Amino acid sequence: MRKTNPNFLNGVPEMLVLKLLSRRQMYGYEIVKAIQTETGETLAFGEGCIYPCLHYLEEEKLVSSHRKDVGGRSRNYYGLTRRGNKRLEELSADWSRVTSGISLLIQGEHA
Amino acid sequence: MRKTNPNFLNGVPEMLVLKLLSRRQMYGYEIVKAIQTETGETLAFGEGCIYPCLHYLEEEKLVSSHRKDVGGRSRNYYGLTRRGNKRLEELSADWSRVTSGISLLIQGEHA
DNA sequence: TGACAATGCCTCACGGTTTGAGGCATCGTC
DNA sequence: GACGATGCCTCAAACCGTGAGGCATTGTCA
Repeated sequence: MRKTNPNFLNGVPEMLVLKLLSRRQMYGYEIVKAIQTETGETLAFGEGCIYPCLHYLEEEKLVSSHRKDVGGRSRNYYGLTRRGNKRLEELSADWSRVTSGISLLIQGEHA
Repeated sequence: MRKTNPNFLNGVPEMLVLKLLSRRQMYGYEIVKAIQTETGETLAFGEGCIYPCLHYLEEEKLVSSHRKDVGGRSRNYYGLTRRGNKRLEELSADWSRVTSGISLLIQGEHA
C-alpha cells in the first residue's frame, strides 16, 4: 500500500471497476468495454489490467463472483460486497481530494 | 511514450512542475515543497521524482536552467521555454479530459 | 563547541502497475 | 471455412514513484 500519495494516479482502474459493480453485476470483458464507452473513450484499460485487478479484488473480498453460462459462453459475473462498497467510498474520497488538490495548484496564484 | 492512455495517471508531476514554472522561475527543492503546500498537502512527490523530472524536461527543452548562488547556497533555477508552455497546455487539456471522463462514469447511470 | 535539522543538489535499487502481445475456445456472419 | 467478436486468462517488458542513501552548507539550540 502506498503511504503518502494514495491510490489515485494508479488505483484509478480499481475505483472505476468498483463503481461499475456498485450499479449492477458485470463480467470482466463487459467491464473493459464499459470503461471505454462510459468515459467517452477517454480511458481504455486493457484486459491485462482489468482481469488481474478483479482477481485481486476478489482475494480481498471486495467483490464476489459466480459463473454463469449464457448462450454457450461462460461468463464470470462479479458483484460488490459490503467491504467493496466501503472501499469504493474511500477511493472516491481520495480521488476527489486529489483532483481538488491539483485544482488548487493549477488555479493558484491568487496574488 | 504512452499511446493509449496519455500521461495523466502518471505524468501528473510533469504537469504540476510545468505549471509552477509558468508562473515564475523556481529551483528543484522549492518545487518539491511548493507541490506539497499548494496542493493543500494532498500531493507530495519526493525529490527522487522531481529532480529526474526536471532533468528530463530540460533534455526535452521544455525548461531551461541557470545556476545562482544565494547566501552560500547554489541553486538551480528553472524557467519555462516556449515549447514547455505548449506542452503544459497539452497536459492540462489531457488532464481535464481525463477527469471529465472519470466524472462521466462516476456520475453515469442516467437510467 | 558539538550536534542536529533544514536547505540544496543528486542517484539508485526496489516495488507496484499498465501495456501489449500472446494463448485458448465458442459463436455469428459472410 | 475464414475471420472478427466474445469471453477467459497469463506474462515479459516498460514505466514511474518511493524511500533511502550520499554530499555540502547554513542556522539553531544547548
